[in-house]
Amino acid sequence: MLEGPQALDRMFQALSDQSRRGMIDRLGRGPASVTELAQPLDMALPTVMKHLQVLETSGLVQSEKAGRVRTYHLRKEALAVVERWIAERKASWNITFDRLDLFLADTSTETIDE
Amino acid sequence: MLEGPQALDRMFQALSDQSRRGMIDRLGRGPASVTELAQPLDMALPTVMKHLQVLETSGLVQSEKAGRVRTYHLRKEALAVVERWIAERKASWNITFDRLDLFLADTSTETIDE
DNA sequence: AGGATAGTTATCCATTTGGATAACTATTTC
DNA sequence: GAAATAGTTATCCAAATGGATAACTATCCT
Repeated sequence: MLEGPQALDRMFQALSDQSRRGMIDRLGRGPASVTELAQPLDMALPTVMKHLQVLETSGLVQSEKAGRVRTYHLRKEALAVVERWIAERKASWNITFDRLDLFLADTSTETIDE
Repeated sequence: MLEGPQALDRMFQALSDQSRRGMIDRLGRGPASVTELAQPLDMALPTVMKHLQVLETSGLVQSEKAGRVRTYHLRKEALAVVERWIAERKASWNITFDRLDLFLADTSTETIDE
């Protein structure tokens, strides 16, 4: 997985796009072809493919080609890298998961005007 | 916080840079001025400021200016947005936190050559 | 007041990113 | 074998990103 800072860079980068997160959610319900992944996305196919390449490079997703169909599936474990990063920070700051959730409930209505 | 997809976009984007994650770690140990944040970073000041703007726009960080010093501090709760996103996915996929950690332990030595 | 300190603004620049089209290759399918 | 299907490659383009320098403003400090 090429651990190290760049792995996190690419992982967070991959997650920073709504369309890509959408693809992740779709793949969470099972493997899918390029066309299937593209279908809800109002985007040209080559554009979809670029997103898929970003996801695959990050390690979040993997694909194999059979005949003319390339099938993508999620590498669910990959998200653990991010989870671990967050867990480490939360541990070193002194926030418990529970307190964090409580705080979140209180502040979830805050707004940054933009 | 301008919830919605774009909030996550900006959050993940903010986290996708090593220098910015370094600033977050520094701020985890307490508030700091622009110069203090810049000091370990081998980067021109204006560049550091851009990173800080990205962090502040994402909501991960906040700053106030007193005299000529602008002091940044972490908004630790902000990371909960990301945590929640991950937690939701893990819940809908059927991975338990424990299994995920175990899997991670097994696969942490994998490498993508690059 | 004058110098040092802390940050800010304005540009500039190369690279990356997210999008598109056009044209092409490989498989099925009829 | 011809047409439809699935994906790929090659370009192109505008905007965003990550970096720099130069020049400036606003506070301290003596």
